[in-house]
Amino acid sequence: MTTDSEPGRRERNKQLKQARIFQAARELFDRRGYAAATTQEIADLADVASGTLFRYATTKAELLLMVYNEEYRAAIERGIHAAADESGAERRLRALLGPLLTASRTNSENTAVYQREVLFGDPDEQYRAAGLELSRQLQESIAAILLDDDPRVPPTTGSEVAARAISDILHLEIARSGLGRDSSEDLLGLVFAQIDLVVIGFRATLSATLSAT
Amino acid sequence: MTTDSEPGRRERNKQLKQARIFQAARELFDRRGYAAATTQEIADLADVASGTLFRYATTKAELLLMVYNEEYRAAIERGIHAAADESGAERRLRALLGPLLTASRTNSENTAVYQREVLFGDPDEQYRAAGLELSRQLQESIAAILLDDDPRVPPTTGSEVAARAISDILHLEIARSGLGRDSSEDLLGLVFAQIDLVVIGFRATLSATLSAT
DNA sequence: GCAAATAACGGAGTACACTCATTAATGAGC
DNA sequence: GCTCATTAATGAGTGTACTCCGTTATTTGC
Repeated sequence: MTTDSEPGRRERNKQLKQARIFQAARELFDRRGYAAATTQEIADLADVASGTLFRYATTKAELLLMVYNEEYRAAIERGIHAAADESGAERRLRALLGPLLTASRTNSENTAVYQREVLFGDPDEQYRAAGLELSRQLQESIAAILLDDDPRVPPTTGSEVAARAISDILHLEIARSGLGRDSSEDLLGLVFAQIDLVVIGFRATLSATLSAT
Repeated sequence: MTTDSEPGRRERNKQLKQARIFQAARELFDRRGYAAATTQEIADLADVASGTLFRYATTKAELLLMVYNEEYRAAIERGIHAAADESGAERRLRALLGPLLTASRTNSENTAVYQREVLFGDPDEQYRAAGLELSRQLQESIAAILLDDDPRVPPTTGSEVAARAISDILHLEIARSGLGRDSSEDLLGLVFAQIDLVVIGFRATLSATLSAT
């Protein structure tokens, strides 16, 4: 009886293993990149059998999502806080997305794979679902900023449409920058040039709708 | 001497094999879907050894791109023609993209894999390069429509930025619809709602730029 | 404490995309 | 037509993600 309601040895062991696997995956993906790191190596480093590894993550891709969800969750949270201190949709969006875009520039290969897997993998797998939830949250924050922007706000005026467009642009441009296409490599400029268009379009649409009633 | 400049037996045999492989890949991808079709089956149906298959397409994904590039090339061509008969950016874009979006609704799994592979695979592989070229062409057509739209046209006014945003939206929304997310399933409506925002944003930006000078 | 039930582990086994050393076919020079 | 160089075809082999089921550890009921 160390302290109160014990989780039981079994549960504790599971959590320890989970932690070891997380660390091992992070380490090897960072050091050698997603493709080069084998699940066997990760299992070895985590000191579990390969079969065990797959009880904690159903797929190699799930391991990557497990690791990077944490990075991105943190980046998005920072962005949400930063956005709260700004005003004007453009400035707030820059504050919101800045941390995420910065985080996306480290370890380009893994960034691209992350996007690929979140977008295209089985959405029922645990960590992929978590990644999608992050994306959904971000999209909501974007929609909120768009609505806030205009004081004449009648809620639900297609802000979700604009937010979705922005989210799509984000996902793909981050992926492309990770893949090393785009000679220029000015991810920030490229992304915001596109986003601003959507924002302006949203505003114009909103004005038109309002003056029509 | 059947007729003029013979291609030689070797070349003819290669083309025959290429054709058999194309057919076999098409057939099996259509019948069983990308994931379920094995390269061995395709090789068998094409009546070549598995090793030979990979001399004609370096990758299983390349086989898919090989097949579907043709579908999409045709759809885009139809779209370009249809757009020529319309006026107004919104109408022309609907005409341009309609055939592509319609084609994307058959065989959803393969559609999603196609998008995944064009976007994320090695751009130096033969058929992927061809797929990217198609996407680039479509993007150009979009940019051209945007510029044409406004008679006060000073060329190169960020129409590429808008076209790129639209292209990103297209790629992702087509992919998502192939993946069967989005309960609604109104691909056309979803896509054009987003595209129209970008178009309006582009116009507004253009007007602002023009009146500033 | 012991037995039975349940959950987690392990690691050999499987499936499948892709490779590579060997063999066969083709065409050029004579 | 024969020889030789070049190119293509072959299929057994390889690497790796993932599975499966017998074994082991933990918990529960008595």
